[in-house]
Amino acid sequence: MTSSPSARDRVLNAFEDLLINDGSRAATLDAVAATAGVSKGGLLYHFKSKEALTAGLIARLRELAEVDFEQMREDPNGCAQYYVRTSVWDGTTFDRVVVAAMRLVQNDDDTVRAAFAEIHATWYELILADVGDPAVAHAIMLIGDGLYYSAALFGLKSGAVTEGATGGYDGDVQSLLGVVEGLRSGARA
Amino acid sequence: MTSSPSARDRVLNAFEDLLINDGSRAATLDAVAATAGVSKGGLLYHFKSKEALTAGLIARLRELAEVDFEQMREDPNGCAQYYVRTSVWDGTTFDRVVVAAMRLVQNDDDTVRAAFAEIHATWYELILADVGDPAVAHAIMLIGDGLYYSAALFGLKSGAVTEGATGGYDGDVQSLLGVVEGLRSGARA
DNA sequence: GTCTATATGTTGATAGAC
DNA sequence: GTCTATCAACATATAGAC
Repeated sequence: MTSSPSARDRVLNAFEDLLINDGSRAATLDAVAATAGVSKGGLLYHFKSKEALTAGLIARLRELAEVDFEQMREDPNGCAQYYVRTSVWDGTTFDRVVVAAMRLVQNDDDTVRAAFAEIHATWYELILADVGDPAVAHAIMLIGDGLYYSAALFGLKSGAVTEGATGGYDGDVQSLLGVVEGLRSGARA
Repeated sequence: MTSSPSARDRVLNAFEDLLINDGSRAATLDAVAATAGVSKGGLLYHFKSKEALTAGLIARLRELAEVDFEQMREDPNGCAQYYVRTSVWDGTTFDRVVVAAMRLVQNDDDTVRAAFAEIHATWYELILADVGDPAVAHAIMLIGDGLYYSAALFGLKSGAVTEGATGGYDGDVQSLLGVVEGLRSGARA
């Protein structure tokens, strides 16, 4: 059995929850503490400031991104397919940090922005190595980004993370993956 | 000569500026008033509350979206090309409202989200009518969205709206438009 | 490690003078 | 129409008890 999460992890999870469901404005120290089931003082023992809390989330983001890179490299269908396929909201641990961190990009210091920029750079390298052509790699990357951002901005309504809701105008993912595969094979031909 | 903007419009412009450059957290009534060159009381005469200020921005967004739809319909290169081409940050009046409003999506009430959902629905209709195939239309739409969101999240650093900066991993737009055209002609064939 | 105060600064909004 | 107070609510952070 998996051990129950430490208080520190519970705080981080609560921070994620509030960011995803209610936005950065609602993710106050008070609210995070209450959601995590600790007092504000207790929270501030683990994270000395809100900036430190953000840093904690970014650290988790970077860790899970490394895992994602590894899975992406090993995917039998190729990095391009992997990127688009995993860009639809699935409620995975990685999905959660990414969307949570995305909510912080505008407000806080540029550390969040920098982390995303680095992660995106690696994703692009992997896709480019898969498809060969820079323009096609760029297009495929943007399709994945569009999926992610649309889901983050419109799909997840407040209250609960409704699984599978990825925005209004998206059809099935399968046919979209078909388009991506067409792009890839066209580029490699 | 164009008449100088009314105080009401100056307030709205200041609101946009702060949202684009410094994020929603920095766009306080105090900051908006100072940027617009009026007092807080003066601001609150034109917009009775911050909610009303947001509503004012959304109204402007909807107006300019209608203009955009018209230009999109009339574009000789087709709606798909138009959508992707105009999705790169250019500092136009429309670019500004879109990015500014995007910053408000998470925090405030769902009116912003609803406005974006409606506008996106119309864009999708126009692109679908252009390219024929739903999956391809979806893919092209996502490419444009990816461009817009990436620019909004990473490209525009705080301090000033650096023109042409649309994120790290994007090559030239021209080759991207080539990929889009390939998708379109492939779908219509 | 976790809690209860408490201090300090911001933010949105009101009242009323000019 | 625009301004200057002024207020209540809230957010971050500290101090110190348990």
